[in-house]
Amino acid sequence: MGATKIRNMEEFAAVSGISRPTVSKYFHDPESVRASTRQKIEEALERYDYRPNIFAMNQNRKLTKNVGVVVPYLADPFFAEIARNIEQSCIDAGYRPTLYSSHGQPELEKDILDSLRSLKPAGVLLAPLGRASDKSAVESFCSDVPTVLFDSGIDRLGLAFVGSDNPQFAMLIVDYLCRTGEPPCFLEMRTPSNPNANKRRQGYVTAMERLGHEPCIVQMAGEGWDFEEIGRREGGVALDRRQFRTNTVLCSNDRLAIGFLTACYERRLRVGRDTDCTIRVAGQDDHPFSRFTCPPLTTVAQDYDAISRHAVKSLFEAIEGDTKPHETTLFQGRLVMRDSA
Amino acid sequence: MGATKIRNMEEFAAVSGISRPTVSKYFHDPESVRASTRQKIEEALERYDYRPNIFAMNQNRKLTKNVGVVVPYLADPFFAEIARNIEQSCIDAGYRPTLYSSHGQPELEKDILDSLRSLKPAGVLLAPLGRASDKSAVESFCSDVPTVLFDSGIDRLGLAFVGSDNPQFAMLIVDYLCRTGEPPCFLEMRTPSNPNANKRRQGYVTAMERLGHEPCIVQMAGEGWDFEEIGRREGGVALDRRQFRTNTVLCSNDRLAIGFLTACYERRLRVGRDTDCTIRVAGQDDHPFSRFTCPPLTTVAQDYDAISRHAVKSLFEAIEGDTKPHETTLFQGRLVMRDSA
DNA sequence: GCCAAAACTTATCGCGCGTAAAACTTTTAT
DNA sequence: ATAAAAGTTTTACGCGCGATAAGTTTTGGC
Repeated sequence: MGATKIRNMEEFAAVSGISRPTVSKYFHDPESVRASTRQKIEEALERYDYRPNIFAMNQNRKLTKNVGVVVPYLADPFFAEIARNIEQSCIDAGYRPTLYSSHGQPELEKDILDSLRSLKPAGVLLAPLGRASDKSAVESFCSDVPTVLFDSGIDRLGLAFVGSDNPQFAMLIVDYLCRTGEPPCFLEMRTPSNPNANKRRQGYVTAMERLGHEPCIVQMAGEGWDFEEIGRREGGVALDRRQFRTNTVLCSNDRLAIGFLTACYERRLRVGRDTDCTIRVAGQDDHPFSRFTCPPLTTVAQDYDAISRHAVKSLFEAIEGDTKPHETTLFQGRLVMRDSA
Repeated sequence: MGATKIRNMEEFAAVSGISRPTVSKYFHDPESVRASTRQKIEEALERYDYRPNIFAMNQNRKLTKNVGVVVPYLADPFFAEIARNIEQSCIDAGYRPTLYSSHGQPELEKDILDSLRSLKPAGVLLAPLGRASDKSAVESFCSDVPTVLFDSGIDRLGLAFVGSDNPQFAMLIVDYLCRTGEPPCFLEMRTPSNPNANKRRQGYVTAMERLGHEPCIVQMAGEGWDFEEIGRREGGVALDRRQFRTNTVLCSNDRLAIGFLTACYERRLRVGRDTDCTIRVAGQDDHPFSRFTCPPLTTVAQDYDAISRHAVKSLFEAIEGDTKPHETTLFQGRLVMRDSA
């Protein structure tokens, strides 16, 4: 490392023997300068650990390399996992992702979008809160900043939407459950925060009717994002009231199922497919912890990888290329058979 | 909203009838200007939704209002939860937190610290990877940027360290387990990524010896942050090899315990305190999901709230006030009795 | 070797705001 | 009432880099 500290691009240009505009060009795109020039700069870069001032850069650039990633609830490992994938894809594409969580609070989501605006991001990947989102705030944000929605879509907002084919999820597992035992009842929250829940219910109803069974939907009270606790407490209430007409319960998502399993345990109900079991429970999502419940949860896996990859791809295509019409991409679920059903 | 769009502070100062330097001062600290002036500015602020350019601000400020929050593994809800608390405390204190996860990768941790440096943060709250961290990188970062370490400390790096009194955790639950049944064996990873594990082992040994029992430590193979899977697979191996001398297993942390519970389930071992149970299992952390395992996990609760609050407090005191000597603050664990032990 | 294209240099401006000094005005204390 | 203190305005400069125009050098194809 050189003795003298480099304070700005001017000084760095001097020690590397290249003019400042060319150095600037190099940092904008290393391939845009001659090989011999590039080598000189990179040699100097090793001797003096100079890095351009990020604030000065972004002040004048029309397009920063910032990308915002917003998820509704980071304490849910599902979103943590998907955020991880997205972050990595952004870095690989040469962007600087910044992660935000709305923590289930609509006001916070609005604040995040607001502060995101002032970061002049090249684009944003947004998984909205859903029903609770301030729709007009999201709408105006989308019209200002290139935004791809994922997980849960709002109308046809943004450049694109990437998510799961939720009706297919429910239909897939209803088919399986009916094939292997009694038809399932459907357990969900009465006022789900996520619009995907509605599509899953519809998928359930469709599949049941197609198979000639009467749908049985059990709705639980409770608000917010403490799904496990709601599943445990209100699912337990439903058990006590004998609201399930069959011995099989399909939960709207894995987190509810995890709580419901606890409710079953508290009532000493054996869950599973074995003959000594009294109830079967299934979920939807393939939550990272579902593998480790007791019994391990049978569920429908979201394609985390495909969703995050495609969301990032859509965003960058829209940023770098021409504007395409709004496109919705839904990925199929994959049945994951474990012991709970 | 006014008809004309405000492009910069100059224009905003004009429409509010205040000079630009005073407006600048207002945004730096609203209390620093006269009440009548403040009112004028805030009136204008409502008519025209002007916000200072964040890049231009940070370019010249010696101290930005940015705060970096770095956790080792965000897919672990424990860290997601603590990050949430910390973020909120930072916002309340008027700072802009930015969340980063090292995703268990030392190189990524280093990259994050690197890019954090160029953000000129006022301070950083860092939960290092631990054993895997590039110690010299963390050290040089701490000497450049005001940094408070939390969760796991490295030597006496940074302004302060805030965490849990890990030996006390183990001693607390060993006491409880011995009082209510057979003395526990200790289940841990052979090469834990987190240095807290060692302190917990030591606490276990101390407590066992003090109570006149011979410690029994079972170490599992496996690397990385997939604790549940390691607990399930390698814990299962230990069960098959009958490595546990008693019917009670204390896991080094809840995530291992969650996996170990699955291993028990797979072997049809009933876990709990009842007479028909063959094994007791306990964890440490009070992981958000421990309430919902089957059986619910008996554990020692980390004081999330106190840790995050105190870490933030330490950082801001150090930033805003005088420099104090390095201070280590450890919070006590709280016994959470559930059904697993 | 010639010549045009490509790459580079030099020079200069602008971005939006922080900051400082000096002169001025308002508030507070005596 | 008067002095002192505190707050405000004016003026001016600087931060580090993006961007551009005009002039110079290098490159590569013939």
